[in-house]
Amino acid sequence: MTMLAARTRKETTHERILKTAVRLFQEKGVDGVGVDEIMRESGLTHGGFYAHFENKEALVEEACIRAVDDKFDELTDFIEALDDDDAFNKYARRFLKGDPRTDSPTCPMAMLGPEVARRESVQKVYARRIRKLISQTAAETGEGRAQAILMLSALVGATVLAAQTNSDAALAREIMLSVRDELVAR
Amino acid sequence: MTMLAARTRKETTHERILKTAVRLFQEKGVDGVGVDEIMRESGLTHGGFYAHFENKEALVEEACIRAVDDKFDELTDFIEALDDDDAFNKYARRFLKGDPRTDSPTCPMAMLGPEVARRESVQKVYARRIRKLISQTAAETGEGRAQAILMLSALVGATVLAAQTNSDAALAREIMLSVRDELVAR
DNA sequence: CGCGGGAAATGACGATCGTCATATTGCCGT
DNA sequence: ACGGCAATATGACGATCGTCATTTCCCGCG
Repeated sequence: MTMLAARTRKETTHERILKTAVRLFQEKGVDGVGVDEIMRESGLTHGGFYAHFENKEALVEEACIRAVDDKFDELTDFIEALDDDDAFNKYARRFLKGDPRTDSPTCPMAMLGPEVARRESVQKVYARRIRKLISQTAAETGEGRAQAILMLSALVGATVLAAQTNSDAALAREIMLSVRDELVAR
Repeated sequence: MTMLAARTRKETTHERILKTAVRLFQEKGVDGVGVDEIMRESGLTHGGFYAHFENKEALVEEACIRAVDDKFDELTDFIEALDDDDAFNKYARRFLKGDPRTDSPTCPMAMLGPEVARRESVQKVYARRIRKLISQTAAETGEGRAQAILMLSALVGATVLAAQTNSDAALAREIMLSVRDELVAR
């Protein structure tokens, strides 16, 4: 069980670094945080990094993909637990919900958008996830595919707009609420 | 007229640097491009930069604001020239249109969103511009304010989603077209 | 209980980048 | 044409950052 235990230990640390990166990249941007800060925030020192990732770019790609997978799983788990008429309202509410602690947006499509757009290999994964989100939303709401795309676009756009108007709290809040209510009212 | 001429010349260069920065920041990200590259692309050398801006951060803030002002002016000029029933269709089409050369998105709300979100002083300007865009859209479409917010959110969100699914050209295109058509059909 | 090996820590190197002091250029009025 | 001054160029310094070679630590095994 040596090898297995070792692999488990290594994977635990790998996971810890990755989770830190997912958070910090969304907060400060990919170039706004260095390897040493990521390792320090993971309770490690900078040198050990290269035992877990080939280089920083590999971590960036893995973190972008992990972020969107987490969001997708969160929404899927959530929506499957719903079966009432108000499901989409709650879905939208969940989508727009920020980090419970910081209340900052946790939607990678919004916070990592430009970074994803500059990395073709990451784009391919995002395209698959977004395709799944579209069909899931269409199925869940009973609307057509185009309407589902509109809904997702509005949710992502509202997150982006609210994040960049955060110093005008009333406006940021109005954007979130208006989009949610208009989408539910359809 | 010495002073005036001098100021004109200096302002011309300032403007050239700023325009380069607006483009490069959207393409490569704020931290993805250095002062020297901005100056080189402006036909200058790196050292002269500090005669025009206090530091790089000052340029970043000015460029973010210029980007959103340009977009706002573009849309305002465009919408004022319209008076037919199809106005909003064209409005949405214009909003979603990329750079004629590169076909990449030119919406600063989408491409600079996270950078704006990290700078409170820039956020304040964005909040004002977005407020104006909302009332303008509401007035132009004859819809309510909440509906205008939904429309703008959807346009921004579609730009973000299309940019990050660009390697799946069919999907990116479908997102753009679906949002436009759904918004027009309302 | 010590030993081996994988994981993490240390420390350093090279490149990049923001910044600025200084030198040079080129445009203006006299 | 020339002199002065603003605008730009040159070159360098310090800090930060990604990377990696080397050393140290810690865990599970014999």
